Amino acid sequence: MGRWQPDARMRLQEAALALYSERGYDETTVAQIAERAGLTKRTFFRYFADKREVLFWGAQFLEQRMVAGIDAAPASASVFGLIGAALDAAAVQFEEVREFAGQRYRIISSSPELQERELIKTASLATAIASAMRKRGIGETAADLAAHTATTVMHIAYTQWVEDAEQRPFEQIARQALGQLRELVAAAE
Amino acid sequence: MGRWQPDARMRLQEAALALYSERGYDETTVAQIAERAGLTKRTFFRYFADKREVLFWGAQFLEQRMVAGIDAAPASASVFGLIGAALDAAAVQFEEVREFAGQRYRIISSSPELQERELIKTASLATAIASAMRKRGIGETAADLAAHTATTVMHIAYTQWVEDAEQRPFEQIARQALGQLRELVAAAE
DNA sequence: CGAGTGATGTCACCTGGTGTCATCACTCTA
DNA sequence: TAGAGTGATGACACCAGGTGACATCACTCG
Repeated sequence: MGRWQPDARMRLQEAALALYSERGYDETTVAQIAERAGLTKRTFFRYFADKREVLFWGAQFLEQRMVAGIDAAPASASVFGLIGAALDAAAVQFEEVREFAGQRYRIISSSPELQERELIKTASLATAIASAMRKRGIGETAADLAAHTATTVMHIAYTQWVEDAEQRPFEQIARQALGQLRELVAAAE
Repeated sequence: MGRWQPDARMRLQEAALALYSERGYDETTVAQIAERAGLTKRTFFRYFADKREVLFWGAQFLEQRMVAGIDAAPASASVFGLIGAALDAAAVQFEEVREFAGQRYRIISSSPELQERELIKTASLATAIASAMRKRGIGETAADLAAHTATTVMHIAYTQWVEDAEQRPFEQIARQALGQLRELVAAAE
């Protein structure tokens, strides 16, 4: 056991999630979060760069997994197949945190500021995916397009997933969306 | 002639663009922008919701044009064709402001905060496009996918356009990117 | 001429975020 | 075992973004 209460970061995350849910993101001050976690405002900012970032711890794991999914795909896989591999990897991550996904989703949906942060995380994810695709010899523009397509489908599927009445698995919803995109583009006159 | 110096909004925009370029976004305070425009900080915030928004005046026109482009497309147009129509409309807007495009692009590229704002503007644009597509009877998910595809291609083409050594028109670059996406998806095994 | 009116200024205030130094509980070494 | 680190935290002052409330002032209109 350490000299201080351990898990300061996790306590701050839990306090933030609770307060953002209870009284709203805008109405919650960092000082309140810190107090609930038994710490001070200054310490909050030692763990998280800003008031938003506390909700996005974990984005790094998603990125790692999706990139790993692409790296692990068979050499014969098409670009479209790589998008599918990345989405399958995302599915694993999402199912693991399904418990908090809804609450977190509602908080983010309620605040433009948080949506901005989510979007830039997604963009950075797309950059990482594009880089993984280029490593497999895919051209610059094609890699960018494929990466953005992957995150777009992921996002659309995620939205449907957290609100899905039938609680279908993410993987199934994502595969369906991807199939729809394929038809849509193939149907070009 | 009015009682006050007219064009307060435009003066604030010019002052902001100049200062952000000269000394950087983070190093510029709102008070400095206001002073350069002959106004006060309080007045700045009467015209723009925050320090970032001053760079995004005009996003509304782009949205209007792209939606109008979709509305004006022939009834026979495929979903993919509608994406092309929206991109053509964007091309008109971009060529009109080519003069400032590079400067603005460099400022935004230099600041994560501004990139976040750009991303949410793009997302809201995608929402408007999706809505225009649904008005033509296209299904929910297909409309979302098509709208995001349109803004993704627009963004990728825009990036290439502002840095294009040959100064090719936006329309040409966008059409090329769209063609590449088509091939990429068609080549799925 | 006097009552609006609308854009601006003034001022006080809150909160997010940061730099700096103190503190304090524990570890390690002589 | 004393005393020198060390690393997480607290305390405090400060700046800038952002807002509410009220004053001002130039002009318009009846």
